[in-house]
Amino acid sequence: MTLEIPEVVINRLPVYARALAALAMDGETVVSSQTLGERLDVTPAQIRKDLSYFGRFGKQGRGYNVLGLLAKLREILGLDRKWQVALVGVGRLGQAIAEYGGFEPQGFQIVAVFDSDPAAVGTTVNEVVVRDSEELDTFLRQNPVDIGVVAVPAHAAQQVVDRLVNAGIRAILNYAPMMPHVPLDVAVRNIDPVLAMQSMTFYIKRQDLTGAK
Amino acid sequence: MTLEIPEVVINRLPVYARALAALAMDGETVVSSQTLGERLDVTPAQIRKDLSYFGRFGKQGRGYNVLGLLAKLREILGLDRKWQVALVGVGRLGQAIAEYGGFEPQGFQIVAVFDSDPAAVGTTVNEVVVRDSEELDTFLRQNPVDIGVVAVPAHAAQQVVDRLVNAGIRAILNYAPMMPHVPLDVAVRNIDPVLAMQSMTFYIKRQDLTGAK
DNA sequence: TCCCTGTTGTTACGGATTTCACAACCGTAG
DNA sequence: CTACGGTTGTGAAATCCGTAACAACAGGGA
Ligand SMILES: NC(=O)c1ccc[n+]([C@@H]2O[C@H](COP(=O)([O-])OP(=O)(O)OC[C@H]3O[C@@H](n4cnc5c(N)ncnc54)[C@H](O)[C@@H]3O)[C@@H](O)[C@H]2O)c1
Ligand SMILES: NC(=O)c1ccc[n+]([C@@H]2O[C@H](COP(=O)([O-])OP(=O)(O)OC[C@H]3O[C@@H](n4cnc5c(N)ncnc54)[C@H](O)[C@@H]3O)[C@@H](O)[C@H]2O)c1
Repeated sequence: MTLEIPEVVINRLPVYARALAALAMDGETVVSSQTLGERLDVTPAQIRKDLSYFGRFGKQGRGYNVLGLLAKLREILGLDRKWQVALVGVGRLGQAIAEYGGFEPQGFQIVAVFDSDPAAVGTTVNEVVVRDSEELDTFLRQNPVDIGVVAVPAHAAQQVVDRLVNAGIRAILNYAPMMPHVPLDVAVRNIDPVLAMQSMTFYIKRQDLTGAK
Repeated sequence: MTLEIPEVVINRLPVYARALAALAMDGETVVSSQTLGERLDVTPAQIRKDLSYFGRFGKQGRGYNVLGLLAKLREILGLDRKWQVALVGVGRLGQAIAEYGGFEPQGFQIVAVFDSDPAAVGTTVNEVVVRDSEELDTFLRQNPVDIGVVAVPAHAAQQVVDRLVNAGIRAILNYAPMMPHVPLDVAVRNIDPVLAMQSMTFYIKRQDLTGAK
């Protein structure tokens, strides 16, 4: 019944939601797919098509109610509630993540932090006690956590991912430079600035050859 | 002549390259698309098709020479040379980026760092002096920089991007939570953990409804 | 009331990407 | 020197996704 929704579409929804939130801040009450598209470099048709997977949210001749559509998108994405996050690895990056103020306002709460280094265990990052990663399984089985964030060295990442998955977590944000293996029903997103750069070089190398100005 | 190559293909090449480097480290000398695909969760056909855009690198019956293919990919992507990187914004995130040891070994050298805060200007991060972002244009016109990394607050990001672009930079790695506007000939990659999480919630919310064990 | 402007929701089309399937080929063993 | 298991490179088929186009409609003004 629920037509299968392409993952690319799902990935664009949060982008729309963020833009709508910004428009709302600016005091805009309605927006057309045209206007929204210009802001995001997306064609209006794309936006309308994406939204049509979920229902009819606009009004002909006027566009979309900013707050109304935002609420709908948040509902669709499940952003109308809080999500519990566990962070594994409190090295340099892990600390930066724990202290980043961008998650909380969006409903992502880091409720647990783990590390294997005895020197780190027991310390506090952003008001959360660092637990021994041996306790990961026990803790996660007793406390509801929705998303796991992996910030350990690459060689330890698969093991950490496996533990998270075994503990029942079905969404993982991975910062380690490797592609984790997970079951089909577990969502993974990789954050990898090096890969991002390495794909851009192809294009700037190319332009040099093509002989720009 | 050079058949247009899909961007998705380009984005996968660095992943292949990294896996090949890992295989080389393990002492493997040849690898089949099958084996490589298992490691990366990519179908063998996909790998072969991707590579076929650039030439014929394998041997029937054996597979690919690990070092040979790695060298080819690095050449294709332009990773066989060093790239100069400029970082704008040395707040918490900017410092973490400057100190991250993962760029240098891949040939990405942060050669300049900028910030608008007078308190930050003149200080040193990872042995590089922080310059006033007013000097951005002057500096970039005199020193060759290939890639710009944006780590400033969202409200300042478009302005920074514009400056980088005007200074001739054609590749931008953006950490600010917004979608920068750039000319067609400028490559952009956005790093945004919040968006990543916000798309995963759709799937884990869904599973809850479907009623998993 | 009727017409005009603006914008949606949707269907149909076409292009892009992935998958399939197999002929061609390599190296080895007999 | 032939046969065989293994694997590539690649067209053709299948699937996925984005774009175009337009009927339907909302609101406002004459
Ligand atoms: N994607 C990015 O933007 C980005 C940026 C920086 C670093 N990284 C990657 O993130 C990871 C961490 O980087 P870092 O600079 O913080 O490294 P780090 O060495 O400073 O920190 C790693 C932490 O993980 C802990 N750890 C190791 N094995 C563990 C295990 N099995 N269980 C729990 N904790 C464990 C260590 O004790 C340490 O505290 C690395 O893989 C690095 O490549 C990614
Ligand atoms: N993608 C991620 O993983 C991630 C993580 C953390 C933060 N962020 C984002 O990165 C950005 C920086 O985060 P932060 O925590 O470092 O913030 P911050 O406030 O600590 O640092 C921002 C820095 O940018 C400087 N700056 C401001 N305007 C500038 C301008 N016009 N030119 C040059 N420099 C300017 C400020 O002086 C400051 O030093 C924010 O947009 C934040 O949302 C992204």
